[in-house]
Amino acid sequence: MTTPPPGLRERKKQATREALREAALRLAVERGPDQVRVEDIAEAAGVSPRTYNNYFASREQAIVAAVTSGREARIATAVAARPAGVRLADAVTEAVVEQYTNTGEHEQQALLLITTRTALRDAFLDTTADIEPPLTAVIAERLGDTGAHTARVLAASAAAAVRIALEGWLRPAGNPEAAESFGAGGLVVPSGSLPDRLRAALAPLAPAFDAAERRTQL
Amino acid sequence: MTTPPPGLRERKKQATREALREAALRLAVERGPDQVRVEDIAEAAGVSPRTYNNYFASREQAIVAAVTSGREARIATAVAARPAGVRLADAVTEAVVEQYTNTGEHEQQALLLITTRTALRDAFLDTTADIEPPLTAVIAERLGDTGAHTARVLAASAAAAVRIALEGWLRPAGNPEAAESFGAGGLVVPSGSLPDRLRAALAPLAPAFDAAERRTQL
DNA sequence: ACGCAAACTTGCGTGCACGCACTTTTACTG
DNA sequence: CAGTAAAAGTGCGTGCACGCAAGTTTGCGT
Repeated sequence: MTTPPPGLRERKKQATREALREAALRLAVERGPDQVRVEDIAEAAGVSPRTYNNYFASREQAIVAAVTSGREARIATAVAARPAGVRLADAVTEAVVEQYTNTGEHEQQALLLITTRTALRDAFLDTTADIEPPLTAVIAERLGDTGAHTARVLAASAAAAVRIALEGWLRPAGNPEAAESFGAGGLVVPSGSLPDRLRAALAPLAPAFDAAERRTQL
Repeated sequence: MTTPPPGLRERKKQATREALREAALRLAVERGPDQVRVEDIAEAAGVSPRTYNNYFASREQAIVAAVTSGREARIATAVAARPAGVRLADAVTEAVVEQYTNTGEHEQQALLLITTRTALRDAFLDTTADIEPPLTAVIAERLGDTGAHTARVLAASAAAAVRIALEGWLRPAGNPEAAESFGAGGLVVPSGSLPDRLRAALAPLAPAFDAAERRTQL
């Protein structure tokens, strides 16, 4: 495709980005997330605070990015890698599960941190939106040009489902927020590991994926 | 259900909320959206700036709320109002179309304003998330307790679809952003009125709604 | 009618996001 | 090997979001 050579400019940019991510995470772990100002992160990475905001739009994004960096691209690649024979719904589901189960030591620690602050939790959940564009691209590829529109909707729905799964997963056990939205029947199933939750959240969308896929094969 | 009498406290709160909304919209129309500070809105509504932020989390929300206020509730009610015989997918789609076609004079003017600033546009698009909880509730009601989980995913997906429809709809014609995400085949259909776009965006989800609905009828 | 507890408002202080104008660095061309 | 244009970094200034710790109002029980 389009990878001439990456050029010094781009490499420096990525280096700065990574420096900011790592500095943010390290400082947050060391002192606790509330004792880290943007100024500190910028200084630790050797750039000005203003430059920090050229890379990340909020204080939380850098910390969260240390966990989620590149996940969107990996999910898209994983979907594209599945043989064309398998159901699109399965390809997407498994790609998602696979990438979110990527539990490196670094990430486990960071996730623990993230659960402790709602601002971080929210920033983390917002990253699910990042998977939408690449997902749209790979889905569109399978559906053909007529399904470009559909691809967009399916990708957004999948992203929404993932968000829901994550939301439930990293909900701290302690809060009595579960019985909030329903008047009477409080028989909800609170359980499940992350892969289970992801699969369960994506399952209801499978018929939509199937229908879209079927439409292209006619 | 639960409407004892609303009480003075609550009525005052709503009054303040509405005062802020109206003040925000009026000032934005009068002077242009960039010439309105939170301080101005608060003053015009007779509260402190700090109180403004107890009601709205951003400067844009008040302006946008002047257009979207109560839409979530109306959509939910509209869905619940459809006879139990019609397809759930249709009920949701028509309820959404109905409520977004609510084109009062006030709103038309405000929408025009909103398109002129991306910050406003984004805030407006973010309000689609508000329909998710009420939609979850009415869908869950139709699906029964076993489908609570599914209801959540379907509601979120519908909200995402609506967002996509709106995004495309109020995209200013002038920007060459359309050919961005696709490498080669730039044959996209740019067209459509808002109801068309909404229906088109929700259509791919219909199979998922059908499947969920079918599952409860077994 | 009284008084208390909970809810709402407000002022203050802090850190943050970002537009703008300017300097420094990188890339490309003759 | 310039010279130049584009891009990234930076300092400054402004308005904003929000925690906190008062003050003020509303609701309710007795």
